[in-house]
Amino acid sequence: MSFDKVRTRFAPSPTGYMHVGNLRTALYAYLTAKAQDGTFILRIEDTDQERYVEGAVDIIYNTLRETGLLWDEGPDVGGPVGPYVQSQRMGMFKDYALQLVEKGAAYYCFCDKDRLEEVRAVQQASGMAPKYDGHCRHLTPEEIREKLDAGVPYVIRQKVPTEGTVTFHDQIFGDITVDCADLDDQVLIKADGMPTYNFANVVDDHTMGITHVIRGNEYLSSTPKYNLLYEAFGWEVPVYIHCPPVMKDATHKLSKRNGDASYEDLIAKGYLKDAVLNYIALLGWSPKGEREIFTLPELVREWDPAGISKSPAIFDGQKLRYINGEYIRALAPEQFYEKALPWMRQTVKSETADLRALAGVLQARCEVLSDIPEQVDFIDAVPEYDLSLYTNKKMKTTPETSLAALRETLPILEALPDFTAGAIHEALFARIAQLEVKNGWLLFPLRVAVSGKQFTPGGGIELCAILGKEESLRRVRAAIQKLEG
RNA sequence: GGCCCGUUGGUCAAGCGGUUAAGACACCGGCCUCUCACGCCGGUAACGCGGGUUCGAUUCCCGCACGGGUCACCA
Repeated sequence: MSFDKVRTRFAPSPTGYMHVGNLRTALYAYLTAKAQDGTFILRIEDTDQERYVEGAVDIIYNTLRETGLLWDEGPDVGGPVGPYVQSQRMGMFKDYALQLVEKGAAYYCFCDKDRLEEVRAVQQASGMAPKYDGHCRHLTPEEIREKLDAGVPYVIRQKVPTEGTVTFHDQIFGDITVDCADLDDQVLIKADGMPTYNFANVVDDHTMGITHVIRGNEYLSSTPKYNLLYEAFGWEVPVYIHCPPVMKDATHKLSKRNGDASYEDLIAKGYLKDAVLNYIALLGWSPKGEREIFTLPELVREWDPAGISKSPAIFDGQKLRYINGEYIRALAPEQFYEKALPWMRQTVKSETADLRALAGVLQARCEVLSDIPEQVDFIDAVPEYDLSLYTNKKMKTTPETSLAALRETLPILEALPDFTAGAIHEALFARIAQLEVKNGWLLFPLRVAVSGKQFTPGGGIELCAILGKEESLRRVRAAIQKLEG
């Protein structure tokens, strides 16, 4: 099968949640394909039954779908080079391994685990790097035949040249050369006949026509062995793009063990999917210009793998918050209202409060939706507060002036037939002009009176409109009483 | 320990031999304003260390230090 378009794949193991680092790898693979009008492929690498986690495949599907990283070929949608689930591809690997044996690039190994452990122990004791000692490299065809016929368990190992070097090119790290002597004769086919990950990966990538391999740089050190395999088969080596890891701090990779690094957690915490995607795109990659806010299609247009950095990037929750805030503010009011509603409802049970208006004052004041509940916790009832809240130096208010101000305000509010923010504003500001006082002299006490707080989303006027006439008047009267002591 | 990779402000990062070393987040100050926030304006803050190469190194080379990765019949 040959293709002329760029083909990339995301090949996760269904072993649990999708953390931000995984998602980023998927994003980069997607972008690398789409930037060149190529094909993005999803392959599930589920050959490790030990670590298999129920439901993990669905998490992968859902996350990719939600974020818009739609795959062109994959387990569910099929494609020309299926199957796309590794466990369903098991038949072919041994034949490929046998081809390598014929070419002299691999060999049967009959060593048992005891012997291997022994060899390793000796090597480590003498300070050497643990490595297969090549015991079975030079078995004669007769010896091999004999053991095979006798049913001795065996594996197939890669025959790495004993001398010379291997050089491969990575788009980010450049040329990397290692001594063959440092490479182990890794197992290709296990005793149970199944391929090891390293072998399956190479064969799968080739048979699926993958042109660009995007993966974490923990694979950098096994890439020379992959290269040798490609060369032995006579296959074209793909373009390698190894991405540095996403870190939790300077010395630890991101793990969703403790913290909120998984995509699902972030969404549950009130982050917007587009914001998360935008942020992780920037984590370890920088666009050409100075713009930072991009939609997925815009990222596709901007994408250049050359912008991927070589060094690890620490996940910065503050920056994510900022970007999320940008996305929240860019939402149409109605969209924001819909997203904010469940969060407002966590603390607001009131049926009379104007939640659309509340959302209106909230939109510029929350960076993450989870900021909302505690910001609106005074809507249902005024919390206990101290009279000292009425003292504000800048507003030139004290409990005494506040009492006077509220006495001014109450009748005006009572007389208003139309209790909208605009009408309240007009009436109150007219009075402020007559009184020749600072806006805050009249308005600050009103806010405290209806909210029991000094800092609120929106001003006193807006809060009154949100609470409604009846509730506002009740609160103002209660405040007057409280101030009268 | 061997091998591989990395190292610019607190964080993300631009830079690719000559720059006043961008920009963003965070932080600080100011403006706006009935508070807070948004917005706008301004500010503090960085090339890990030591040798070379060069007229000139953040940029190239070599050491060192620190950090990471990898050394499985796991993926």
